[in-house]
Amino acid sequence: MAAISGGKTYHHGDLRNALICAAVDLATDGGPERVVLREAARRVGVSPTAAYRHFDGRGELLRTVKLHAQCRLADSMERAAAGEPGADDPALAAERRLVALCRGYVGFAVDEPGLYRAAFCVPRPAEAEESVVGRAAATEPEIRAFTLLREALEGLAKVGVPRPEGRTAAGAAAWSAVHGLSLLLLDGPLRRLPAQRRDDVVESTLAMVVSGTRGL
Amino acid sequence: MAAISGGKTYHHGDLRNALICAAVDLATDGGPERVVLREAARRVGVSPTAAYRHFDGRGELLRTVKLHAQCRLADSMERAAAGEPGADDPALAAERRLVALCRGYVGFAVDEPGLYRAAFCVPRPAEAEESVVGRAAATEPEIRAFTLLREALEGLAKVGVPRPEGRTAAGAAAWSAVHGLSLLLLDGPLRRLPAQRRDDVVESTLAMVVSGTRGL
DNA sequence: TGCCCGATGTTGACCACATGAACATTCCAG
DNA sequence: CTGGAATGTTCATGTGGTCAACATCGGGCA
Repeated sequence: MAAISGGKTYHHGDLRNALICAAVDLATDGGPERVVLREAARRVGVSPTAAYRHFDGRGELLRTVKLHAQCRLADSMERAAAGEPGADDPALAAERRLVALCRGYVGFAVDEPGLYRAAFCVPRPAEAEESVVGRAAATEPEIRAFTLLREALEGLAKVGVPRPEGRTAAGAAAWSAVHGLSLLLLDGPLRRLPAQRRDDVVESTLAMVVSGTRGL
Repeated sequence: MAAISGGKTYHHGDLRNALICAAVDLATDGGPERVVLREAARRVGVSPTAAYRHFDGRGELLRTVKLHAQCRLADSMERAAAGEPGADDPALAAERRLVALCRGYVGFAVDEPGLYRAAFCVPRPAEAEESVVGRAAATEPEIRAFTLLREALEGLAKVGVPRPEGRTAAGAAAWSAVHGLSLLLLDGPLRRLPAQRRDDVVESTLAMVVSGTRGL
């Protein structure tokens, strides 16, 4: 139960969640590298080591933030796609959906750079392995953002556009484009692009995606 | 003059360079976050603070490594393009060159993940501004990798493929695709892809780029 | 020739973090 | 009620970045 009373008790009551929120805040303005255990604890008003009762360490806290960020990204994509008007031509509708999803993707990256970077931050050294070494590498759940793109491309496929063999590859290609574009816009050389030109670049890239995945 | 003699003297003689090499080594296996001032100094056999005689701090050391990595990336692209056979049809030749450059790009990312990540690492907080605030933001030299892609696309344009207006945008789009692909392959969900499938994805993405930038 | 200053390194110190061990406080099930 | 499991706290250690004060070297000028 969430602590309603303001009175501080020895036991926080919902520390894990509170820490996650604080960590998400940190990531939101500052990206994954600013997700610092001590700072999160400080913000929640608790000693640094308290976090270890709920997380394996900074690594796990960060991984949690990462998951959260991935969800938010997918949400943004779905929101963008939901706002898209349908079309009589199913092929056109499918194409529009794909473009809308991509726009939602890049839009999220631009609006929430910190979270976006967190969504793709790379696990620290050696902490990459979570379970037993001998076991098959834990099959991580497919990121929803990718699922959305893939399904959109399958939607196009049903209408006969891309050939089935290349569908997954087409998804990866489309994802590559929006992901790369996002990062170039955030940290890369397209960073300082004025908003006008930025939109141009985004549109060009989306055009490349729709026309370029046609033949796959 | 490089210190030939093994005898350690109080003055190193070429510390700046030695530190850069050590830092590059660190980045090479471990990425930018492992570029640690103290460790670099340790490897060179010098006290940590000695580095401050040659660099503003870790930030500048890292920035130097970043530049180095960008050069290596461009080198890889040029090497790949150089190995490409010409073609009678100039349009075909131009297209081949573009694809070769892209292959060189992704190839470098896959072969040298640490360096590749270093080439695009984002400057730390607040250290982003190097000079006076009032001055126009220092116009960074265009990254050679991008120049190569842009020129390749201009090569295609001369042959009449993309329309001139979109040329820069086309370059950005192409770059986005290879950059995103590289990162997805390195850290992202395409990380554990078997080599076979990886090549498929690369080829699909390149196909998307060449066919998708045609209309820009 | 010899000395002095500036460039280059070194020591020591401080602060922020991650993390582990040992100890304290609660809370709840039996 | 009461004792152990949960949950926090304090203390301690190790790594890294960075600064100030001090040491050393090497070359140019009197």
